[in-house]
Amino acid sequence: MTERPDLDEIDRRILRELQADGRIRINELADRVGISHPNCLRRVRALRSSGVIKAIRATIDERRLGYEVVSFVTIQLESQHQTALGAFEAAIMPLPWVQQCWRISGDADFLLKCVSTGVEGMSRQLRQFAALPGVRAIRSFPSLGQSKDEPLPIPGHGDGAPG
Amino acid sequence: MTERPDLDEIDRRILRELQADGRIRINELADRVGISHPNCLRRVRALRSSGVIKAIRATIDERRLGYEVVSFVTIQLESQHQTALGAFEAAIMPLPWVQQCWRISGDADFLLKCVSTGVEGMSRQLRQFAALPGVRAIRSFPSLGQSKDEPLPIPGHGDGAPG
DNA sequence: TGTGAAAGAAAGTCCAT
DNA sequence: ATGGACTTTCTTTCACA
Repeated sequence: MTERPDLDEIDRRILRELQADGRIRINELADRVGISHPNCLRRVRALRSSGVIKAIRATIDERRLGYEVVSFVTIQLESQHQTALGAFEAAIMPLPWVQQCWRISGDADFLLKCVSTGVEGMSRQLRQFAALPGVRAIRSFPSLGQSKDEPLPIPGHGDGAPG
Repeated sequence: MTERPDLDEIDRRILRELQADGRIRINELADRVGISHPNCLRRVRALRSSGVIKAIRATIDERRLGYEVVSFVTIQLESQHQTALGAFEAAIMPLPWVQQCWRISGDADFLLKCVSTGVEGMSRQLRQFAALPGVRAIRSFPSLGQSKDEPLPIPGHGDGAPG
């Protein structure tokens, strides 16, 4: 929320560690990045309150919770006006099985990540999308599994230039 | 990794809390879910080592790190044989700007989430994908922002049935 | 900023149930 | 599998350099 203009190398190291293990102890973290504990604590707090760190959360195995199907869905609306886009977002907001919604450009207006307990659930969801006002086209991409999930590359050591 | 067949209501509460705040203290967590600290600690460890909790990590604001563009890319290969799919996955594995890769079915074989410092970087990435062997079709969906990002719905109180 | 100290809180261990 | 008591270890703040 607050502004935090420039991150130095220490901050970037902190971010790397926190992406690898969000529950790392402040002491351990301070040792790894090479600063004192109090300073490290201050920096972590600043990074969190400034919004550079959006959140620290557990990610859960969908299947172990009974969600057998993860699917991606692109949605194209009939109109790309703010009101139509906003109305769609408002409509999917209360649906708990829509985990993520991204506004995109290209052949569609939204990309959604959905979870369901089975294929019946998935097709029910697609019908529900189709019933929303202003929806022109729906494309569904059931996931067969995730083959890569890496933290954000953080420039500054040997992480490879981002391009 | 180890098997952990059934989660009880306490476990589900723990998962909810840990999705909301991955750095919550064991004591606080124990209070919230209504069990003792040692028991809570045991459960959290079990959930982590059994793989129900895949990870606890910080998520970082891409823009604050200089990534102005987040884009989704679908890739269709010429062949859907294991060898071709595996080769593609191996090829994108070392690319740090490919943050996620999902195997999908539908009009494409893979859905990628990519980050770059600007539109030039993005088009460079697309050219790089096009140069990979066996790539038939590429579709790019530059993101205009994320409008929803919610934790996995965990059944068991008023979270709404997942369908 | 780093250092060291010191209070307070939490984590981790063991045991009885 | 659980909660209680205990010991050890962290977190957090502060004064000082």
